[in-house]
Amino acid sequence: MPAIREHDILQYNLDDDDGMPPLVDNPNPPMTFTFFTDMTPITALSADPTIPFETVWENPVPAPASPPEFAELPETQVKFQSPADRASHGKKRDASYIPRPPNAFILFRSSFIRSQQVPEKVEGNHSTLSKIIGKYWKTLPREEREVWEAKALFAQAEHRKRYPDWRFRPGANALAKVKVKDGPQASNRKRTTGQAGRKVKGDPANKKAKSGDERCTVIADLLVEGKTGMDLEDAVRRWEDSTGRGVNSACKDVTGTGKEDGDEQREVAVANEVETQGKVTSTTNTEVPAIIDDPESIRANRYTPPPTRAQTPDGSHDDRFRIPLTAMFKRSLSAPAGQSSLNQISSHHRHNSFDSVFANVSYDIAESPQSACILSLNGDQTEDFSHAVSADTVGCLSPLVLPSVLREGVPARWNDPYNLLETSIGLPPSLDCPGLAYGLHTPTVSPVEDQSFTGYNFCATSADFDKGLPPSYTRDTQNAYCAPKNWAECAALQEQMPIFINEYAGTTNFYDWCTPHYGAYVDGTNGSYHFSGDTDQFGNDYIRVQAGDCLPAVAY
DNA sequence: CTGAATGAAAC
DNA sequence: GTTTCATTCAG
Repeated sequence: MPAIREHDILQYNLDDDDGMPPLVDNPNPPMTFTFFTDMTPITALSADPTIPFETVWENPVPAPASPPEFAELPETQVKFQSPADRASHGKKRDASYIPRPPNAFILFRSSFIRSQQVPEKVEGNHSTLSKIIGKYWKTLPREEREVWEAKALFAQAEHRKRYPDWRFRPGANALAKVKVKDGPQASNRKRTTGQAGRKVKGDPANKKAKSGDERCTVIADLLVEGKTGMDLEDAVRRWEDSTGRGVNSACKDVTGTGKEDGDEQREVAVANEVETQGKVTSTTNTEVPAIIDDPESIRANRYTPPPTRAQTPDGSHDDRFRIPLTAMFKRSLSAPAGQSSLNQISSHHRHNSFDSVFANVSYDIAESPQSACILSLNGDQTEDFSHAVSADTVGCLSPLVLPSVLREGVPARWNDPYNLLETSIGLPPSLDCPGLAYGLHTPTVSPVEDQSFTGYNFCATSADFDKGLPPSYTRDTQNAYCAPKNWAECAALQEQMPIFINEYAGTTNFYDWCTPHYGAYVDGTNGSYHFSGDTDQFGNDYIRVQAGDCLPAVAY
């Protein structure tokens, strides 16, 4: 039975301002996405039972001043820490305490902090950094933000797999809560609450905070412009000089200058202008590493915002984030998945390891043929997604992100949207979670330039990806890049797996999807994930999907 | 322990 | 609608 029909595909509304390239009719050359079966695992689950959760989520980032030799980049990792691990910082937790899975912003923040985009000299206070990161977060292009949401979904899935019985119990887990009972003071503790407690722009009572907010906004805007490290430091310094701000006035409470938000962009512009002027003189400064001014190096190592990237929003709603990816997969994390009530499109049994993470995956296409199966992330067209796919079941899905064309030679960045998963530590061979394969790409080939290329390989680990292509890599080298362990095997068990097609920096928005059964398929024999532009090896028709679509893959 | 951010989930 | 808690660590 078809899992996907062409008419089900929802088209992107390109009227948005997300900077996505215009859709064109199948500009891609045929390509094949291949999974290898003997892969390096993507997730590290500690074999030590005393460690509740230890997962590497992402790849970090080279310090701004790091040389562009990926093989030399430090292997930094963001991971869930056991309570013991963070005994030195933060709250003391019982050894058995199970922390919540991080949300997208928390993951982003962690990565941001780790990447050291903002030098300590610019801002070392984490509260202030949170402000800056929050502002920067709001400027993230939808595609990029979706990646972090996908990571959060992954974290949820992992968390759920590891702690199937865990349940979020506000106030019940923290040891600190015990003290609350003793004194009313703690319970009366003033705090910002939910939406209501957050700062409201224009509120006179927040005037002071607002003025302190200015520097954060400036820094965030500079980050949006791509400035990091020394560049950022210099730009901030110039801004401070040009505006009379004291060093490290930060976003903390400072004596306001009375400037309104409208002045901020101007001030940033001033800072940039000053910087530009300064650069002229700095060319003779031997202190400045040449690499800093090398456009190629900059492109390679730093985030380069899209041309349309906006500065920090002024608070008015931004429709880029109308429909978060997480909404598509929303479900109760803590409650064990119950019996699916939905219309099953298949009677496939689900009894293997897939269940642990993707329990009760089903798609309600029988009753919502027009909207099910393929969900556009475009807000205008996903209003009824809640009944297109069961909200009760989609939360345990793991999106497989299919990257689009990547420019040859462009290395991973700290916030590379493609670089969804990263691990440099070995996975127990017992890892049997095939669905947790976020598609990663090999950055070495360009199908645009090489029409004959058919080897976009998905790799389960980006450890190598982080460092560039392994020396031994060839398209057919299974040991270099491979699919998640047992991916093909599990797929062969006729499981369904959702495919989320992400598009970020590619030159095209279209993928042609071979669907022998109106679903993506996996060749259980060799683990190949077929993805070609014309017709598949069986002569089946293909359907067209596009970035942002989410569809189930039906393995057979 | 608190602050800061955003967001998920529970009240 | 409100509250807690995920991350992080200086203060």
